Formats: sequence, structure tokens, C-alpha cells
Amino acid sequence: MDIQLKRGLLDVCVLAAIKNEDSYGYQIIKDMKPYLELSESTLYTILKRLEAGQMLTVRMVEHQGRLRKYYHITQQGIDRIEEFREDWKDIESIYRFITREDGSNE
Amino acid sequence: MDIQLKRGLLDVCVLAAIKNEDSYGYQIIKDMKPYLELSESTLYTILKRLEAGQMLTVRMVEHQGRLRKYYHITQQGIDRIEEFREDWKDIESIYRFITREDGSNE
DNA sequence: TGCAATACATCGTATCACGAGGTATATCAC
DNA sequence: GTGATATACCTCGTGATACGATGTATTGCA
Repeated sequence: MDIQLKRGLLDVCVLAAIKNEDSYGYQIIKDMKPYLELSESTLYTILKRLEAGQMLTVRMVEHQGRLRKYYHITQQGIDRIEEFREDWKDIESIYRFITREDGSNE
Repeated sequence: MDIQLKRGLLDVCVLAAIKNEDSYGYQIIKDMKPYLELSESTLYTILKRLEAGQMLTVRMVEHQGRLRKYYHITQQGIDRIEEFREDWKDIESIYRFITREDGSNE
């Protein structure tokens, strides 16, 4: 899929992936894979950005000798998803503009 | 609206704006305004990019002493819109992932 | 005379996705 | 025990790109 199209979805998509249950990087990639593939470098960049924007909090957990960073969504993160829902109305209107058939000669 | 969300729409939106009738920069901005605001600098960047990608052709027309550059969509441009329609199915599936209610506790 | 609208353009900046590469442990096959 | 694969994190550099700022030039109206 077109990279540009993904851009606006990525941040919200990651938030959605941890919305119902705290999760960690590797797991998030696996969960999102059926919908949207993203590389590790991309995910960790996004997670950092979301943490900086206080959309989520981080907690270290040891699991079988390896450290995992569990991410937990904040209220601001939940609000961000809600904003996206609002934006979606505009997106759909743009979609209709793009795919409209002008009746003129088709 | 979120800039990132617009990104994937912009190119296709401009193509859609000239799909039914050749148009020029200033007019395109006005036509798109109700759906998607974009600055002149952004539009001219996009038009250059679309021309380079052979999505449209350009023709100079003098109009009341001023030069206008009329843009005409090519078959490749039309195909690009069709590709977008295809991508839209994936986008909608991502939208459902983001807005899904997991039933668990809501 | 001045200002808004029309119509084009360039440049620099900030944001961002991603590939390439790095570190380290667990697990399983040979 | 050695190597490969999976797990799990990270950084850096690059290319793409939207946009504000700025510039040029004409038309038309107050």
C-alpha cells in the first residue's frame, strides 16, 4: 500500500493496538501485521513519539530473561483515537470527492 | 485536520480535481477548498511531482494578459485514481481495526 | 494611488517512515 | 556445542514531502 496513505493511520493504529490490553513492541507488530505492516524501526520511532506526546506510558517487565517494555494507553491516547474518528468524516468526504462520477460523460 | 492524514489523499485529490475538466493551479485550490485546504506552495509541488510521474500533461494558455498552466490528466493519472480505490479497501479495514470495540469491557 | 485578487514560482525547514545495522538472550535442530 | 532462528530492544542516515515565507507580475476596483 502507498506509504503516504499509511502515514495518518500509523500513530492511531499503534494506540488502537494497545487500547484494550497493554502490549510491547514485538507483539504490537504481530498484532498489526494483518492490517498494516510496519518495520521495527518505524514502530519504535512511533512509540517514542507517542510517549513524548503522553499518549502512552511505559513499564519494564522481565519475561524469561528478556526485558519487555509494556505500553499502556493514557486518556490522551484514547482522546487521540476519538479525534481520529472525527477526522474520518472529513476523510470520507474527500474520498467521495475523489471517486465521484461527474455525470457529464460517464 | 491532521496533516499526516491528508498526505495520502493529496496527489489523488488533485488528479480528481482535473479528471472531468482541465484546470489550472488557482482554480484547483478553489475547487478543493471545501474538501481539503492546501497552500499554493504545496499544490505546485504536487503538480510538478504529478507531471514528473506522467500523471498529467501541461498546456500554457493566455487568459486576460496572464498566463495559465492548464493541467490535463493522462491515462496513468486515471489509473492512479483507480489504484487509490483499491487501496481504500485496505484503509477501511485499518479503520475498522482502529475503531473496533473489543467487547471485553465497554 | 493603493490594495486585493489572480497566477505563477523557489527555498528552507521540520516531520517522518524505513532500511541498514547493532546488541543480547532463549530455544531448537544437527 | 555450534549454528540458526526467534525474541526483544535500539540508533543513525536518507529520502520524501507539506508548508510557511517570500518573490514576481498583472488585472481590477476603490
